Amino acid sequence: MTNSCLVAKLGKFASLSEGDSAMLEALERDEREYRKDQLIQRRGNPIDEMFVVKSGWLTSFSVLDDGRRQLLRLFFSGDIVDLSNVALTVSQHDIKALTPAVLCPFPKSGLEPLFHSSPRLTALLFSMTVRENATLLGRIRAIGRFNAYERLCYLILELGSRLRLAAGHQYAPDGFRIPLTQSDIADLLGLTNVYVSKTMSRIEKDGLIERHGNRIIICEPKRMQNICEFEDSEQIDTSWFPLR
Amino acid sequence: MTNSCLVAKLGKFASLSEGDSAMLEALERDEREYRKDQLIQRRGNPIDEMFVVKSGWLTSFSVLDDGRRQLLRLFFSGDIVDLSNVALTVSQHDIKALTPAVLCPFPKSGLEPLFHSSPRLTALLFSMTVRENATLLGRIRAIGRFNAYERLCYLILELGSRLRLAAGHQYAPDGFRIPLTQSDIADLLGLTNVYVSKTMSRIEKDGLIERHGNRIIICEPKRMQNICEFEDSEQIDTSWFPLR
DNA sequence: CGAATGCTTGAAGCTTATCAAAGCTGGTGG
DNA sequence: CCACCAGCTTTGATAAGCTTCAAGCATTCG
Repeated sequence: MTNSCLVAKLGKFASLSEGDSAMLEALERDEREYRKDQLIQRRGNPIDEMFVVKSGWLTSFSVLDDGRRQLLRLFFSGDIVDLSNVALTVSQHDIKALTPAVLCPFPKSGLEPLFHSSPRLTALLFSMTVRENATLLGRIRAIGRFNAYERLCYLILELGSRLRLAAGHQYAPDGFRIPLTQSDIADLLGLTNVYVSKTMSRIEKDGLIERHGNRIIICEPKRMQNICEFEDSEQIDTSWFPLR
Repeated sequence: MTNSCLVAKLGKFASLSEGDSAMLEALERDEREYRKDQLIQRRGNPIDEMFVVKSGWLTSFSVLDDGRRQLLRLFFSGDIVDLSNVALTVSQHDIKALTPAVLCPFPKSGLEPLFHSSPRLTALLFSMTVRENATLLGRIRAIGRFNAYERLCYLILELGSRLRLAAGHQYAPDGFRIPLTQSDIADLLGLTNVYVSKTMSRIEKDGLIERHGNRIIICEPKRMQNICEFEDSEQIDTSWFPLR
């Protein structure tokens, strides 16, 4: 049994050899702790390291000159922050901790051995990236064409799905905790905190969810899935992967 | 000199060996022609092949039950359609030709030799994917937090940038042609065709662009870049790439 | 206990959507 | 070569959804 978050996550999608696991574990050799709200990466700074998330929630976001803010993505256990940076020399956006977090920093060159000696693991990493890509397309659809009610349903289902996957496909009867303020949610979905509040109340009144603090229970997953045409696609196609 | 669109595009970002070029060329062995508006892939269908775009414009899009539509991405020369599908067994969205197009189909397994025998080329392909990802994040920011005026400026600059890259970094004094209707543009940006029309007129009246049919000339790139905080990041970081 | 932060609720205003009709343009056939 | 047609664009009027502003309430934390 490993305590590597990457192995835990990637292992859900494809079998990993001893060597593959060892390479992933190497990326998590160091640990660094961050407190809530601590800035992890600043826009415009050179990118010299990336991170594996061991615990906690992070977000990358972009702030416009006049203060408008857009949250771009959420990272948690087993995610690599920010793999998008692998192609860049300078960070495009800010990243901060939404909760206390433990990260494992590694240099960009840490990926080189992986690309060099395990085509199969590389294909897996590639597929994960492409899959995140599909998640972003879903968000574009939601922000571009959904009203506030639909967007919130979508976000709740998406987070529920990701958290269930991280927790090993279990449905949690007591729901899940979302460490986001309503302003954060607004900035994720292109809304305002005020309207998020009003719309969440409506969703709750309609019996789709229950709220207890920032813990959410999804009461009517089917109805919610219909509302925002949400489909859970958790598996990836490994059929074309190199054998090793 | 090759006539491979992939080699032409990828070669702009990193040097390619003979072998690498040959592998890319192999993906373009077959050609298939599509007429304008022809459907190339249908949502829900199994994914058995992907395509290199030789010429023409394509779009992937999602249609909701009530007819609302969101264009997700545009593909043109040298792009792989739809690399996002590599991780999936079933297509998540529809893809169609916006203009007459020539595509080179190849099976998903066509990627296997590439992953197997060229870590360097794989790293490049990975970086391209991650870079597209950054483009999507830019669109999320635009749709989530920009008003219609800003969104349109953003789209025009983004297309200008991509087309200049495809054309070898040349500024075209006579602008560029965008084979999109205003309804298409609206569906890309989360607006309506009517409002796109009104806002485009305003952008033109303000002297930022000139329009001649669907050809656009960017008159004041600097001012437009300020309006939507657009930054052109065309290069990728190859410093960590495996040597071969 | 007080201060800070976040949530809720209400009222007014603005951006964008919707509906409708007229103008334009490019392609086709006579 | 002109006339027509279909699809696209433009323009105007009205309406909806969301934002902004503002005040009160709840919860947490030192």
